[in-house]
Amino acid sequence: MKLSKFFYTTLRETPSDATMPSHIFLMRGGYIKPLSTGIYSMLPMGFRVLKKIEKLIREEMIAIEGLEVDLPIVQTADLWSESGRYTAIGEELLRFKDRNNHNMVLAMTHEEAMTDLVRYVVSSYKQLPVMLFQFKTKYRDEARARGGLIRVREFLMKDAYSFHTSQEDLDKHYDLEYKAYQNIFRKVGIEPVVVQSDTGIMGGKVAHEFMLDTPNGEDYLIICKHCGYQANREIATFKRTAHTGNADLGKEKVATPNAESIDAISKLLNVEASATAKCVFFNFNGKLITALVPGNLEVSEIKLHNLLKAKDLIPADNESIEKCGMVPGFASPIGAHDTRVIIDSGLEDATDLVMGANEKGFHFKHCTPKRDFTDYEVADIAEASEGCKCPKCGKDLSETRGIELGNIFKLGTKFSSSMGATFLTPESKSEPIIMGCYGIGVGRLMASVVENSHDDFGPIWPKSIAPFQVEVVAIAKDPELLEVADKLEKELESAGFEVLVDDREERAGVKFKDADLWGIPLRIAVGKKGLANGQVEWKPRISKDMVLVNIADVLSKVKEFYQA
RNA sequence: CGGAAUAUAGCUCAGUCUGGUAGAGCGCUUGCUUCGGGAGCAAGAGGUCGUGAGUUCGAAUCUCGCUAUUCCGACCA
Repeated sequence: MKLSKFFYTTLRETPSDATMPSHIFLMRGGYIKPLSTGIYSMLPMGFRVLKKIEKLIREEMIAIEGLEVDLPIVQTADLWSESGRYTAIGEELLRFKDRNNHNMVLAMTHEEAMTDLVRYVVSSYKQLPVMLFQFKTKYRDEARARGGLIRVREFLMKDAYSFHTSQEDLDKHYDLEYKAYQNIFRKVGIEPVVVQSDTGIMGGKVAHEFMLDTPNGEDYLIICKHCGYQANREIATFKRTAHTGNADLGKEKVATPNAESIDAISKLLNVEASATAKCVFFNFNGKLITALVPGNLEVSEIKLHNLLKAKDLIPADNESIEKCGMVPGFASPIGAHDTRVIIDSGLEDATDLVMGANEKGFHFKHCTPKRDFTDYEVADIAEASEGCKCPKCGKDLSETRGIELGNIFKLGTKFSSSMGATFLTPESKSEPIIMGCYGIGVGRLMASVVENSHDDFGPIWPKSIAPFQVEVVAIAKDPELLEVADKLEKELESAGFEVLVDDREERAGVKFKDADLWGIPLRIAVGKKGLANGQVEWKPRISKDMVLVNIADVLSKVKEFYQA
């Protein structure tokens, strides 16, 4: 491919709205072009990378006996009502009406459509197991798109769904998917951090997320460097050490004017934050939820959400807190009424705590939940953070950030039960199909590779997914140089390599800068000096320096380069 | 959905406070000179200053509404 015939653009300056390296370089290199918030066009350079990633993923899916299909993105509301998600999902699901006034949606994922397809085809255990996958555009009406391709509204996703007759069979396939994912990410140079994750509104029991460990990530991960425990902060657990003091002291009211925060109260009374209890309130189904965690920790809304099986969990207003006998800023369950009290397991055996006296300007000292609380539940509702103790080995946990590259879920029968996707067992018994689902965001992976592999000048694409394999740069418009470049192009292309030839009338500096932005693994520069000796310049994108090689040796060296 | 900011040439931005005929650099076109890491000179093309109202003799500039975009947070199969 001659650059003079290619459709491309490069930007000399960083677009003002780009902050992450992947966003900057994908824009500057002319891979993508924004059309609206979180909606991007792919230029040929970007499309080539995307297709390479797609091919690589497809190979791994086929290797575990996946069958490729293609399902619609425009779907009926009826289909989504069958699973209950038409109402369960919020505004992220884009709804609209067609000309016949039918309620329609743009698919944000394809569990319903896949389940519908499988119930149409499958009736017997003899037809199972089966795994179907596709590469398909999804639309999610994200509240906030960000970071170039990292979080977008419209995006290409590989989504796979497996269907089984037993949990054991699902478990077996799940492991295969797990390994296939490892292969995929390693092939693009990423060593993923695999964490246990929240199953959210997907239902199901077990789920893992494959994350890229990066400071630019939007998810928070809790990892144990000692034993390997890894979980998304949303669901990460940790070992509690309950605060204990003199359990014999009776509770004592003390004046604490203006000390409405944990910080203020611990300073005023000279106690550790962990020796206090933090009260957080939510409205759920018309009732007030009082959540209590050790003062040094935060309430995990996701954990609480899952515990209550809540669709909506709304922070409570002061009025409803007061109605239940508590005073915001000085609140505790002591003396409260008409509220469901949930205390974190870290408080269960705690003694001698400071907490609100439900009277403005006063706290109680020496509180002990087991003695002073009347009606309460104990649960894991505190959010894990840096320095908490590992639930497995008890050592310090660390916190890091990650970008979610892909996830795998054991769905179970959530969709098959609600949608009537059943099969007959050998005993002629009708049972719901057991399902799993497995996703990878293709565009996000493309951006993540850049996050993971770039220098100050541009992306450094792994050989597996680079837009081209070799870039031949003719340094000057000298016809003799162009002729050599053309010859190299033909020679390499006929050997099956993808070659980009920079035949523009540009100065060397411009061509080299652009080459860096395109990040092609191998750059071969044809210059006057080298040519005099029958040589060209050989420079892998990852190395700083170039070496001279004989023109006659180029093909064999390229072959060697791509075999290594 | 809360908080903040921005919107002027293809890109990056100045001009707005203090109202008076639209600016720079880069990019683009043409010519000459250069030619190994984003060259120089010269001549050009290119903008209803996001949008709608208002104030004013006069609005990119002041006022109000709207829209779009970005950042922080909430949300996120």
